[in-house]
Amino acid sequence: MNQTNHFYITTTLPYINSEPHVGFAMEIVRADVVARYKKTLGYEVFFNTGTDEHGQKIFDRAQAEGKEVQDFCDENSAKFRALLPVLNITSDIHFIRTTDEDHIVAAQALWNMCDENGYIYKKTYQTKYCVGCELEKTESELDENGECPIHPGKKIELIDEENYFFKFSAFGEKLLKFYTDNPHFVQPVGRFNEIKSFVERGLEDFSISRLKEKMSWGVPVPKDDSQVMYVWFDALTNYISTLSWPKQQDLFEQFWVNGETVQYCGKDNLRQQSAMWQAMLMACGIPNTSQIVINGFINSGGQKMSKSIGNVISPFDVIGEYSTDALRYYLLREMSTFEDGDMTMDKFKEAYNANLANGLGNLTSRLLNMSATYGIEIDHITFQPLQNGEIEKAYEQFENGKVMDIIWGEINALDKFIQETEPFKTIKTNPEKAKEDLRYALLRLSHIACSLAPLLPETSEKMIALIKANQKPEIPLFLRKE
RNA sequence: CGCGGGUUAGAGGAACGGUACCUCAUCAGGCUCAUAACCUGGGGAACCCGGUUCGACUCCGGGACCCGCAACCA
Repeated sequence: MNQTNHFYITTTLPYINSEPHVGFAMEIVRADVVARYKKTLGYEVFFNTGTDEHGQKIFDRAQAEGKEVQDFCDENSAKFRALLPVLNITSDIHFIRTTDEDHIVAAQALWNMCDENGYIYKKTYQTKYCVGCELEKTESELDENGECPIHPGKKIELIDEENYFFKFSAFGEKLLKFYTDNPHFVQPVGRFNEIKSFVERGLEDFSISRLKEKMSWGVPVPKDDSQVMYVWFDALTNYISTLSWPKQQDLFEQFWVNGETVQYCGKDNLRQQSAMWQAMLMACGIPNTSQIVINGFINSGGQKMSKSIGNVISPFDVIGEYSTDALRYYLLREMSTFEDGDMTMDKFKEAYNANLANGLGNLTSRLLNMSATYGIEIDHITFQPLQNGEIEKAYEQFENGKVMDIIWGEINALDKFIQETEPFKTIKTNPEKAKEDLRYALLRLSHIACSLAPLLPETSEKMIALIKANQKPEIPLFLRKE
């Protein structure tokens, strides 16, 4: 299938300006499933995540809290890092911070390469400045009249500023050709069409630096003390600096150049990942990413999660009330793979009770209870996952939800099998038949347990241990919540 | 005419040019191994108007409504 057995996968790096979001939890859990699955196929896997820590917002927040910026970053980065074990993310994940010394060196190296190849230049342009807020505004922060929504009626001033720009406009044709040559580059196809039409409409060069006097907390621009990097060359470079590029070449060669590379991100990152970053790589002659997977957003009660509405769901809270695997289950199966999903605690409870407590948990209890009581032998169990080509296909397309649908189909089928063969009855009339049926049912349960390993690792382990010990769970796997 | 997505039982989601599927809820029956769980069966649905077609929820055109994006929102 693949010439190499090296597989690289990364999430985007969340900006540590706010608390860890359940949307990021979804992104990293889904990437984790892919990483774990690829490992079971025998791939050497490099899994990356981390935190994006530069920029004016961080600097301002640190000042407001009366902290040294670096201390502020250390604290907040740690909050994101703390999420990883809580979500049971595979422990050999690499965690990069954009304030790491090696990363800063890498960002500057990438900048220099683009510069040497003639894709960086300096120009004066006009920024929009609201006198009322005493802040620069982006286009999207202004209302339909081009005015600041907080200070309507006040004119927006245009201020000249000289910054460095990246010649994005030089890459339109190259990107379009790349998209044509790689028809599965962006998943899902709807997002791929979106980015194609964006590039077709024509690209504008984007600014990649800021005056240091206005934004001090950033990576210094090489050979120019008056400027620091704006987000792009800083944050996006992490995808290769995490491989010790350019300091050491071995990991980079194995995984980025000769391996298969996948970047997971939310739909807000479509342009950055699939166009801007790809153009930057092209500008340096570095191979492009193999595939970009775009997740939808998680709304709550039909609205975007926001502090002002008060519908924000914290991944830490959900796990505290339920469990890691309960949250993983919901993010993987109940959230649409590529479209926006909706999450409320009511929906969560409903899905939990129906599929984890009643479905998987109850099946495990009823079957192992009989098995333990009647003393069924388990020598025939080899602990293999379900043999189903559909599962493989779904994984290849990053459709974790479909994988789970297939597994849950098997759970239903097994409940039905028990109902129809009634071993709890035949044990009295035809014990051999009952035992044979139970042996078969246990084998099927073991397939379910093994297939769950990349998705719900803890549950999978528990189930396997229980089957091996031929023991009923003392505490239900997923206690029903009222 | 900036770009894109959506509208399917009470709720949330699928699929498909030919009997519309699943989950939750609901009603009836069964079972008693299991966490009041599990199994069987029932009722209940395509935003509107045109077109193509033997046949349209599906394809095409128009309209209505909702939702994103518009260059660091996760």
